[in-house]
Amino acid sequence: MKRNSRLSAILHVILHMAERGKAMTSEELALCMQTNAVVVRRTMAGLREAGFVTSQKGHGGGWVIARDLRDITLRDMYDAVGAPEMFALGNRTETPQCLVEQAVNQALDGAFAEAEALIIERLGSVSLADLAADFHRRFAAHAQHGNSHHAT
Amino acid sequence: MKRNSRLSAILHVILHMAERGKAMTSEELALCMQTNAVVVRRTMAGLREAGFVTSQKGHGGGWVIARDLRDITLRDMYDAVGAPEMFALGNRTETPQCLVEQAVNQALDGAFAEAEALIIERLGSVSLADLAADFHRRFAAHAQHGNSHHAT
DNA sequence: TTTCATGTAACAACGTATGATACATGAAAC
DNA sequence: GTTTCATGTATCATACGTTGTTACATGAAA
Repeated sequence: MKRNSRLSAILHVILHMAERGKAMTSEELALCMQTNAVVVRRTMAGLREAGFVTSQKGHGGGWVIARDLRDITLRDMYDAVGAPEMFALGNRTETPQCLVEQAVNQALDGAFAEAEALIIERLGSVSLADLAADFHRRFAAHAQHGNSHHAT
Repeated sequence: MKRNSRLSAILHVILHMAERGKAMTSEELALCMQTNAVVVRRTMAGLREAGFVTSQKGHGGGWVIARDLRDITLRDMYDAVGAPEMFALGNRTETPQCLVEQAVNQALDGAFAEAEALIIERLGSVSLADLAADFHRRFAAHAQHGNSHHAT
């Protein structure tokens, strides 16, 4: 099944923006992500509406982070990209007449709901600042081994 | 995203088979599931290979459950349908060069892996007999309210 | 007024799940 | 033995969501 990678993509993008520290254009971000500028704008739209980033048209324009990274959690990002359906597995029929299927759905829904709550909770407990710190650790370790590129 | 409903479907089917108590043809099962007999055979193939059901060609043939329902868990069924990918969310790149993306992937993978383990554990703790019992409770409650059909 | 950048609609490409058709194989009934 | 019923399986059709691309409008700075 084709998996939705917007959350992954947007986290990647916003951390790059944080490293850069000044406005970045959709074109630049698209280059980071090996994708298209329009795709970047489309995905970033949610973050802009939620107030996590701002965008500016014209010369010197582009995208800027509007909040402290410590105040943005992965859950915020998940919500900002539209809180897409988390599971690839689903019920055959959502509101079945069949009592057999009702029993099946309840059993599966229970398991999935619990797991979703767990994920949401975990995403809520990690801030972008935490992720950035993790990256800096990796970068330091990487540099020690003689390799210094961290682009894309 | 289009969700994979094979686990849901196969549970529905096998509980109907348990209720019936004798061989059921793919055609009959397809009717229960409002789908096609070929789809039923395709999905049941995994269960047959795993030894949970047997199939017989010719007159009086069809599908029969080969084990005690108490000895089959929902996890067995999940594995038997090929243990399909559970999550609709995924990483943009699975083994990225970019250190930023490595940090992102690890954060997301951790959350998802934990949730997947939780689901697997829950599926393993529920047997088909449990599901059947749940259905019987529903059926009894339903019958009390004057409605007696439970088909499909 | 030109250039740069976002905003957005519309369409194409691709992958996966599911449905449908066709035909081969095997087992029971007659 | 031939007919009928049923599975086994390959192949194609359909539907749908994600992602990529093109085109054009809008707004801001040079």
